[in-house]
Amino acid sequence: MVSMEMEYFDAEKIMNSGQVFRMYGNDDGSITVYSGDRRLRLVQKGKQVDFFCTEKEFEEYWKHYFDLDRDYAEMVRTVLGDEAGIGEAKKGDGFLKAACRYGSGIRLLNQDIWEMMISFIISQQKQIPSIRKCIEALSRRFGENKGDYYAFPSAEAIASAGPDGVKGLSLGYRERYIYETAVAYLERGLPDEEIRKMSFEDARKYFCSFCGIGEKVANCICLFGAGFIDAFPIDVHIKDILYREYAGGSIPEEKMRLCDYQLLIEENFGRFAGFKGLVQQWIFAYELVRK
DNA sequence: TACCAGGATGCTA
DNA sequence: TAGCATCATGGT
Repeated sequence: MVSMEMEYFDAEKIMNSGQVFRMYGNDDGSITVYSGDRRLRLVQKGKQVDFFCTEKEFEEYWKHYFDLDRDYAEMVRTVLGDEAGIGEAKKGDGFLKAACRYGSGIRLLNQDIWEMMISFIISQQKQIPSIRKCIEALSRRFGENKGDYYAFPSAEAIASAGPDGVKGLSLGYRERYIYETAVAYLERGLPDEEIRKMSFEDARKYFCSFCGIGEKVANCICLFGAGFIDAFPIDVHIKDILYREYAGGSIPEEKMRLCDYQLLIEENFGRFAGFKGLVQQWIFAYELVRK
């Protein structure tokens, strides 16, 4: 077991932040997280966090997974400021400050990139509980049996089952995307470490070259798997927030285009270059609990 | 019943 | 290049 005292770490909020779909609360208050073919149980009481794994496994995988080497205190301070409240958030931006206070324990996870590709292909036009169910079902069918749980399926397992292999899992029109991406990943998929060394732009282009991955999904993979924490996925919730909190009613909502939302992001969050994606995650998670 | 969900694709003008 | 219809399925 590895025990740590941590500021800016809230396992429950990470679990419910919409970036991870295989993280579950247990009846005893502990939390279990699955990533690729690994599994970890952890217990958090206040700042005290116990990770139930060997020190070797923690150092090799979970420490980076939870992004523990990054200084989150500095990013929170930049937005909230000191105790006098003089932060970089625009004067009057109560929404951002409230979102930051709510989400300051959220970490941007460095998840398995292949798992992120398939998970966020599934995520399109689906609600989060439904995404979880689909990923569970996919893992049960194609994932390696690890005794009392299933690993996330490999590209080989999905591709070798053929185009009809993914039927019957409530995936709908995403079936073709998943199968074709699995086949393409076998042919030209790159190791995670190679992708993490790319520029943000190159990584986005690489992800968008797979069937079923567009700008939004590519940004999610970049942010939640590849460590590009300036990525800013724009989904329906983010559009709602941007229009309601920042557009000032200048344009009717149905006239808003993607470039209008991008402009709002630049105007209101551009000065947080270096961790814009964390700001995105704060406001997204805050919006989820307010609804 | 009608509408919506952490959207992407392919066709049309 | 931009705008639009279409794509399954489950949940509210």
